Amino acid sequence: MIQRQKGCNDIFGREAKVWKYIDHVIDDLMIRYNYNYIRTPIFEATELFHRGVGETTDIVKKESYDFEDKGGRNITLRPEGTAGVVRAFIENKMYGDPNQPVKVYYNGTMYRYERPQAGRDRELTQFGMEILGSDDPLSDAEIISAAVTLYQELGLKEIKVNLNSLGDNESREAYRNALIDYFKPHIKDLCEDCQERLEKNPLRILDCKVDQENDLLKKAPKTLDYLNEESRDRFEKVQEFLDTMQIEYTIDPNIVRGLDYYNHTVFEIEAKVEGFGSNNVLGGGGRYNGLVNQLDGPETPCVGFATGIGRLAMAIELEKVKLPLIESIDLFLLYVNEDEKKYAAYLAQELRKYGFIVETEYTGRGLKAQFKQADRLNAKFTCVLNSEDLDNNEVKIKNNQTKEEEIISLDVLAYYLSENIMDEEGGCQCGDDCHCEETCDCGCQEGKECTCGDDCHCGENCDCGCQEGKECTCGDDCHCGENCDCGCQEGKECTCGDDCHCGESCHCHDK
RNA sequence: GCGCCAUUGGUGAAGUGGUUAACACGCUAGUUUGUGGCACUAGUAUGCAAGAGUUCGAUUCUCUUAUGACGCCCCA
Repeated sequence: MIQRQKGCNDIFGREAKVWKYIDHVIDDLMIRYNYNYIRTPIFEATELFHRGVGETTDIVKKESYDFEDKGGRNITLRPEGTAGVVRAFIENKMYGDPNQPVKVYYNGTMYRYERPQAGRDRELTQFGMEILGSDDPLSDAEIISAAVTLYQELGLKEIKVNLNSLGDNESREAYRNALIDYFKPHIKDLCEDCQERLEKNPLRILDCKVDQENDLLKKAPKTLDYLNEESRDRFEKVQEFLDTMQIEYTIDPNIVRGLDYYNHTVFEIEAKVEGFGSNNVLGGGGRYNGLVNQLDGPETPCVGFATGIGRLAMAIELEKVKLPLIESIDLFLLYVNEDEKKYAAYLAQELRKYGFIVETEYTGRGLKAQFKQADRLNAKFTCVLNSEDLDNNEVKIKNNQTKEEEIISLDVLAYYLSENIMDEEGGCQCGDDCHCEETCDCGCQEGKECTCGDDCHCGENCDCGCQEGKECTCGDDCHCGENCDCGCQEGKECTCGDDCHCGESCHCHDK
């Protein structure tokens, strides 16, 4: 069997719906902030990243996907989005557009040759936004506010913005030297990694996990003390704008972004989500005033932000945010014989044109199994197409929630559906596409309130203890409780994982 | 680049150096139910990640590789 490549993922099923939803929220947000979508190539000349990101960084030396194409060109799969956007900005002379600053966003895959671990894959999808051509502290604040708003609109509660300023090049250099001078006499007190960091990247020492409790670190010089007046002034302005926008943040002098091109404002946004592993930073960004010029464009101040969609999706799922995903269909058409099947094909086509979500049978299931399938798909209505009825230009339609059946004329089927489905969603105030209960008070379909008795199959949102919750059916020997389907048996050690709750009501622990 | 643990069916998984690899879920068919959800019956891996080795014999032991999970380094 051919397997997918290491550190790559197939996104499908529910996860894909979540990703699509995130994309939708992003697009909507970006319209309101007036950023235009930009789509740049996934591969670029290797030189772009070498010059843009820095020749000596690990990113370029070890972690990039470099290859030579058949024409002998040196190609690199993009490890991040900013370099490509800046290249496009320069190449298409966007700096000449009277409409300044240029505000763009991207959403696509990035590649880094790394050992996968929690929240880190070789292929990752990032959303990012950039403002090119403004040095105004308001643009820094806008980027941060948009990022925070995105997380909020996705339903994440515990969001923390860590903010810092590296200052301009002068301040940055002064600080770097101060750090080296400070740590050098005490080099023996630092961990091995930090001893190496001292020359290579002294700022990262502040971030060290091993030495975190070391007094040396706590008393180390802070970036902010080394900002020159201009840099300090602009940092304060950024904060003022954030305050005005009511964006909460904390100053964290230890935020040091990895790339050389950052100066002035830098920030990271983390989500406090249980089970997120060691990489809990959702996204980050900052100002990069030197990059455009460094890549042969005109001196252009820029600020940007990027966040990983994968981590975002994971955070949303871990937080159990309720999303307005479409998880039901309007109608399932059942049939038995060939004539009825043809009619199903015809009806499905017609009703889909009207905008209904219609499904029918394709695998030769019997009638009983077709009903099951309709339930699996959460069909709101079912139609058993019956030759006799069809000859009379009639169809039997069943409301799959109320179980009420009606025989209606085929001519009014579409009308009937729209009337009845609209009735359910009649109270919705949040716009046409919403089927949710959480984001509005309309009590519409997705919430699927259970009103039924013993035979209910309505699933997660229901407390009736019915089938979906996977009631234990494993028989006499098992006592592992209602929510467990681990198949464990009394007298044997339970080996099931975190999702199983059999520990409490189950006797599986007696070996 | 380094470390640690893992890899059994569509799913959760049990298990052993030796005839037909538990159990449960799911799925399919059938019986019954006025056309589904309940119940019952039957079916559902030529196979235990791949390759090599040890052995009379390996899914079970050893090695290599691949992948997954987590951590280190590093971080976009």
